[in-house]
Amino acid sequence: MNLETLNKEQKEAVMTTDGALLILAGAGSGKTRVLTTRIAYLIEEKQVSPHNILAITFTNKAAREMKERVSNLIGSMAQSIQISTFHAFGLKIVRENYDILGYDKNFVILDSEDSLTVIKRIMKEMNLDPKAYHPNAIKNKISSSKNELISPERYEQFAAGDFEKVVLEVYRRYQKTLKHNNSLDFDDLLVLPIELFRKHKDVLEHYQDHYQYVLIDEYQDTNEAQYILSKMISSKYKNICVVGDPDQSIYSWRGANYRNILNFETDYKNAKTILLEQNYRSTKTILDAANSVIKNNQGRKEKNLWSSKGEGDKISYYRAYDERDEAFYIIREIKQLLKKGVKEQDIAVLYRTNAQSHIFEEEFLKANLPFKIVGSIGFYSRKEIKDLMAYLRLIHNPKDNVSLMRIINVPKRGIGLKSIQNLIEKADRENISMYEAIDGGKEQSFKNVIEDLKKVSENVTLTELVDKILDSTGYKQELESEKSLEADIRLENLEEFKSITRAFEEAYGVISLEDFLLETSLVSDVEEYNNDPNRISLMTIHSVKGLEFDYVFVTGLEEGIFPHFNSLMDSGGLEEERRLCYVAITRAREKLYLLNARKRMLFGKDQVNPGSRFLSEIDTSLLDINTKEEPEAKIDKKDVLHDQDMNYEVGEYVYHDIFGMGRVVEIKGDLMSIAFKIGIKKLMKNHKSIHKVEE
DNA sequence: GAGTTATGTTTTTTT
DNA sequence: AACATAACTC
Repeated sequence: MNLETLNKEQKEAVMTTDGALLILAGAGSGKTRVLTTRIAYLIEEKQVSPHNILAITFTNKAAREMKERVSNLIGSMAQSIQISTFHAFGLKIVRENYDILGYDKNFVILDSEDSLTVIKRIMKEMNLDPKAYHPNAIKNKISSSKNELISPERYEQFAAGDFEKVVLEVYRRYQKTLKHNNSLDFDDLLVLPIELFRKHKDVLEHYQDHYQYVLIDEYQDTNEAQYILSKMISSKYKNICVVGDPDQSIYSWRGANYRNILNFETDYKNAKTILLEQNYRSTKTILDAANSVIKNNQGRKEKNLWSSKGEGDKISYYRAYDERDEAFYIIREIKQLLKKGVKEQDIAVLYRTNAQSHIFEEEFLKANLPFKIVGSIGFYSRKEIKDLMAYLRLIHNPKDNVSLMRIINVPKRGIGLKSIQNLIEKADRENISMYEAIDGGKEQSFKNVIEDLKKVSENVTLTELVDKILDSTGYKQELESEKSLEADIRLENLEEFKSITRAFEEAYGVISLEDFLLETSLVSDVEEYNNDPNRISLMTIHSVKGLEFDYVFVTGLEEGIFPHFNSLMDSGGLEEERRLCYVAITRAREKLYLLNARKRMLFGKDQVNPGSRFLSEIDTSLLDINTKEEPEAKIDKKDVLHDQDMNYEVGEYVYHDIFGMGRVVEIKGDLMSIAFKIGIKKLMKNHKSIHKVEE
């Protein structure tokens, strides 16, 4: 096997196959290459059976890519390696042990939207005011408890406050409801395997013997449950290799604890650590910018990431007038790049929040630029697709009350809240599912339709079943008669859904409803089934982790957007935003563009945001600043701290700590319009202050 | 029970 | 601005 193209550290990381190994891999240091080569090395040089290897990634996309790359190295043997996300791996274990865990074989998986629905319903049942107790907050609390392996029983021991007491009771009922519906949520996919392993040592040992070599990618983003799970699986053979970069830990809100990676050496005795510090991806300029940003984080392990590439272009910074101008600028730049022969797939536009994608979508469409939105509102979370999935799930698992309630009156069957309430009560009283509780009334005809479909499902392919559902429920007909653009899009999406089921059928031969439902339950994106490569990628920074592009536009670099408002309060949050910024910058190979807007529509209102503090952390010598000469910002006198002297006059020069030097061009009551020159040079602590200057 | 209007809320990020 | 929920008619 040829390892000559690897550098010394990479080679060592590949060849250190036994024992605990920590690979601290800086951004762009060839981490995936090392991982895939290592897997190939295990199989080809160390004669490890592909069946005995478990490789865990963080996203489906990463898993797919790793599989493909290993496949390129060793061919079809790659198919036998368990390469998946933690959640998919957990699902596999649950599927193989559902009976011990006390579930029926036909369990279904709820996505977060479904979970929220369940929680809302429980809260209603408990007469809780959703304004006093935010359903989402409760859901997050329950989810993080589960990820920290805190059961309701344990939660009870420290639930002291009012809110916590509420959470406790909702948590209890939520767990009961899920079990009763024969359904699991995402978190259960981690919690249940651990429970299983704790109670059944023999089962654990079976999996330990099965997965003798364990590799975990993005280890800095593991949460407690994932940490425990990895530890359990690998504790017999102790061949665990983890890869990560503490500076790229961006999932603390999901319970990720980057101490897991910092503690690895004390945690696993005799662990070996290898540092990958040579960056093969980015130009020196880009790397300098990334380093100068991340070094502002306290208490991090200093590392010495260096690039073998040349200086490259300067980083373009553009401060746009508003979010539309920001989009225009990007479009102009992209058109020039395309003219120069750059391929669409080598360009990415990144943003902090999904909400920002709207304007890009709109303007890219108008400008005729081919793009794809990666992640975001996934295909499977569209209403019509969720409806259809609910039909499929109910057919598969009649205990699934969540799905039943979703579709019992879709399309309209004249079944209202009252009837549903009756069903809930009856089901509760007799301890049966709502579906079973249906006996007569308008609901009966719904039940008949489902019963009929259930029979049909035994004899037809999945795609035919979908057709039959859309037909016999009247779903398709309702949309067709609507004759609106929206309905047409929904119909198109349903057609698209059928092309997915067809693709599944081609790939697997005949696919059962069960396999299909579980296969798709962890995927939010349809991406993998129709990925037209010739497109510009638009995505959040979270989704871009692990990817790289020649040309990267990082947008919305404004205080409040990036770093996000919700993180401004605590230093931990801010540091995570900074790591996010580090991730964004290090995605770029050739050229980086940084953008922000002076004015941006937020919650329906215009807001003026100062430039992001992260910008000021980059040395201006790395930047090529392009800002319109006469940008105007409206400043509300009431909103700024300023000199005692309130009497500003048109034509006066002022200094704003964010926007820098400017000239007052108009005063209307408390609103002052100020034309600023370029304003990113000096960002100061006190963000909201202006004062007069002599000129 | 369904449809319309008024009111309030949301947006951080994902499996 | 877009969306969800609540309140209000028919």
